[in-house]
Amino acid sequence: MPVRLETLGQSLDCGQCFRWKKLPDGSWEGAAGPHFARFTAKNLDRALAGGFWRNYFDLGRDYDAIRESLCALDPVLARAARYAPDLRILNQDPWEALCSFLLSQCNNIGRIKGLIGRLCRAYGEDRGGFRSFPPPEALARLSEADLRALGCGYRAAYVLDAARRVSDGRLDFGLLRRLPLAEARRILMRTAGVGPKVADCALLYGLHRLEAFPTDVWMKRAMKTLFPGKKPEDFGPYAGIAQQYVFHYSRHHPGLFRRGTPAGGGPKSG
DNA sequence: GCCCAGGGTGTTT
DNA sequence: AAACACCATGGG
Repeated sequence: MPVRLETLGQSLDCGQCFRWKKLPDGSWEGAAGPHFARFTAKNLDRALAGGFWRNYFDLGRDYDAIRESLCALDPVLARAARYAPDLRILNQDPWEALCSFLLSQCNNIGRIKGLIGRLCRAYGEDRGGFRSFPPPEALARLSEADLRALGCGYRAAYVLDAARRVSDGRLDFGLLRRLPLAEARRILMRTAGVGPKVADCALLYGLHRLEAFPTDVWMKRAMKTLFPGKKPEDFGPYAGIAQQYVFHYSRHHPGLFRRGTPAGGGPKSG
């Protein structure tokens, strides 16, 4: 199935990344790592034909087959998967993913987007008209107060420690890629502020370990309400993709959990 | 003012 | 092992 501009938001606005914005004309503008792009109906096919963006959107993988195999596992999962059939797990930069999800804790998606935007504007590298995500070296030389001034709050110390570990080699993503999932997860969790959820986000979104299953407050509610008695392992080697279908579906159907729409919790973009 | 947000850490039962 | 306080910040 070809990628379409109309459904690009299923991947770019489903909670796995924080730097994309849908413009009034339906195009998408944003960045990943050091790369900037604006996708329009006119340039989308050419932009995704090869190189960086083809890999970013994981276009070499057969999501139709994976989705159908997940649909066969559970009827509720099938409903969530068919709600966003064009959703794909992006190949994000591991440092950007780890840093972003350190900032995500006890925070809402709207604020996370704003915070990361300020972080990029303040400390990203100028790539001609926009700023990249700050490389770990750029944050490693800051003080905690610098990051608190942006609104990071208590997460400032976590980001600073992670930046220093990555830039001096104590945390090596190249190594983590080659280790078994459980071992890579344990190593990630040695960094301050990285618990099970943030580690799973780094593994799924940053290292593309598709069996990793991040469980946040939404997923806890969803598992209890929609999949009673089921565990992440029951979703198989593509549990991470199943998780993303369910997270996205849950955010678009907050009434399923008999709560008022939480502050900033809705899927509205901004 | 109160509750919530893609949590984690440290302490107390 | 589970419950709890605490950690900043801003939107509803």
